[in-house]
Amino acid sequence: MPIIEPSGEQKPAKPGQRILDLIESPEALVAEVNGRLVDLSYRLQDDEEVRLLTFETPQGRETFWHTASHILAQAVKEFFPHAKLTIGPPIEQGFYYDFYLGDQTFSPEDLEAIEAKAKEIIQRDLEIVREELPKEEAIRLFKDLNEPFKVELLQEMDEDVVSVYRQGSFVDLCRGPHLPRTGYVRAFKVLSASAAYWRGDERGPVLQRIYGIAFPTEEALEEYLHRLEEAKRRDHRTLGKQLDLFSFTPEVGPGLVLWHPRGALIRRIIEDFLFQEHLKRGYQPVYTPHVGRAVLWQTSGHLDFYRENMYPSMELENEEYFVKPMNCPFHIQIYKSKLRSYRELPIRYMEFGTVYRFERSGVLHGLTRVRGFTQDDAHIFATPEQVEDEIIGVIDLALFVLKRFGLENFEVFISTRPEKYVGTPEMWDLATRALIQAAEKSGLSYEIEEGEGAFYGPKIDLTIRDALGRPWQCTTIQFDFNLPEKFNLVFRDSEGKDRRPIMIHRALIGAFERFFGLLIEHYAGNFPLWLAPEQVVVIPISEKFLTYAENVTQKLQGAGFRVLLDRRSEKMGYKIREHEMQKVPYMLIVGKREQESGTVSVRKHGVGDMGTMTVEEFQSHLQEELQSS
RNA sequence: GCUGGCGUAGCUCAGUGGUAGAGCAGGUGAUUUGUAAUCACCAGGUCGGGGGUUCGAAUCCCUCCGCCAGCUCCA
Repeated sequence: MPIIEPSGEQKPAKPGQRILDLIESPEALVAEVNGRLVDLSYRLQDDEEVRLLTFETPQGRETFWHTASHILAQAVKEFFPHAKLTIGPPIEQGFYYDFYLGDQTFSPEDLEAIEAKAKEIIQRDLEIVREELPKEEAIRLFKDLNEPFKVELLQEMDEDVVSVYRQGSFVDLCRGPHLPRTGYVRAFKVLSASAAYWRGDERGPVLQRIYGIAFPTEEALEEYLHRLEEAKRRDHRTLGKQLDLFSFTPEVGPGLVLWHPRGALIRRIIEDFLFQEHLKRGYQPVYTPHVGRAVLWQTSGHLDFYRENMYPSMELENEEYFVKPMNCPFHIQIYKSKLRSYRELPIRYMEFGTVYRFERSGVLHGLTRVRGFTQDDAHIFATPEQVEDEIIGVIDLALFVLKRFGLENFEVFISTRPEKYVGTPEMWDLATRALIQAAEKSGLSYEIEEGEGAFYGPKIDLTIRDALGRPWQCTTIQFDFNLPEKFNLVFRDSEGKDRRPIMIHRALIGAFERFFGLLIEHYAGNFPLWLAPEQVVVIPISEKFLTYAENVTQKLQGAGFRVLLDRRSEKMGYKIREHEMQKVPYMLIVGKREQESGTVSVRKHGVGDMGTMTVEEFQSHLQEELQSS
């Protein structure tokens, strides 16, 4: 029964020994014994297989951060003895701990003091001890400690025996496992504080949450903070201002985007690209209004199920109208405009449809969560037999489109039937099978989210990972068994009978606003040549070369490139700096030498001087770059 | 919506009860430039809006609006 160190070295072990006493490596944080996570202080029994886990493993990190959250809690209790403990789990990046403080909150100074105290607790290098005790005894313990939230948690547990962890005078109800000593945490930082609700319930007590991060080395913390800086540098809200892409104004209203010329141009390029690809694949463009009568939304069910997300009604000539939160009812009206034959199916209506949804003020966020946005929406009406091929087609198009933007890392989720649903189980099975089949045939690995589908149909979502590995929810393909029923959609089949078509909602990039936000951060504002609002800036060294510069500019413009001539009487270095900061892909510097030899001096953004070439050579260089992207 | 923080020139920010500031951007003029900032001058503000306290408010209090972090929500 050997123990294998993270270094690969094997150590003999006997029953009754503590894992901690057998290993030398300080990297081991926690152990997996016969598939169960245990503290390193665990005493071995017969025939147990031990795997040591380091910070490089998810379990190791979770344990590490979980212990860090206990250290945080201890620090808070030492400063604020009246603070009530609630829960403090590890999260994807770090950990948090929620405290009940009554009306009190943590000030920035409090947080600094708490962080200092936490570091002190780490210095004390306290032993962390696991203790198991009967539930009733634990309840008494936490009652004595005046920790009502812990008591509440305990009372709801089914287990007869529970565990607590002690470090110094601090004790917390916890399943564990934990690190052996507080000193294992070498780098510790309090990140932020905010409010949270007890058990996530808005009506429940308001808790104060402190977020933190911790690492086994100072270097890892530095690196993490550096990554945060990088993410901040890429923030689309900052870059949107710097690059003059879009804005919001209080006068127009929160969550309502103003696309400035440079942003609008990029959007238009994306629209054109999407439009052409959709045409190639048999989609038919349609246009529909922004408002519709109440009866439409009554029939669709939106007034019953979605009203709190809709802008309020407008009244005109005694008729109620609503601004559309979705495009589907309109596309359905077009479908219904005449009797449909099975020969026409599948019908694929596409529209860059602008919708308005009332989002609670606190959830708005830059371009990623807005109140008015334009979806690359389409609705497919198909026979049950066609459904699988249609889904495959949509996935194929989605992957093709996303790849064009350099997005190739996805997570795929298939959401299945919830408890409350419309349609028949047979329809759900057919649709869910089609989604699974299509995902498999498309070579996608996926996760099933049991019961997470909307009441009207199962769906498949793609979560995109950007260049920094952050997730974005964009693509969604969604069955709808509800609306065809509500609007009584039919097609005439080959036997002359009316049958119900299956309806599929789908959006690939989701919404232009959110996708633009994603792209800005993904590219860090350095748009590839095909998307850049200005592809080339021509910089004459002095006014003497303006005519030649105009020549060059016109030639490139004539070839279809987006070119700007910087005629200002500034020094070349000044102009270069400015256009570098505006992240223009190419600058052409022209002066005496270039004029005489009929060339341009090429400077590539982020790279620098590429030497001189003729305008024709530069053009083919651009062409090549466009082709390869 | 909730909790906390914030709101000063187009932008980034300084100013904590006593005469509203800086840098950049903008305008005008000079300069004619060789790979990331030429110089001078000028203009620019109901200090987010409203109300209050005070001899006096950017500064303190109330309220509304907006932004930020998080929670909740995300048909």
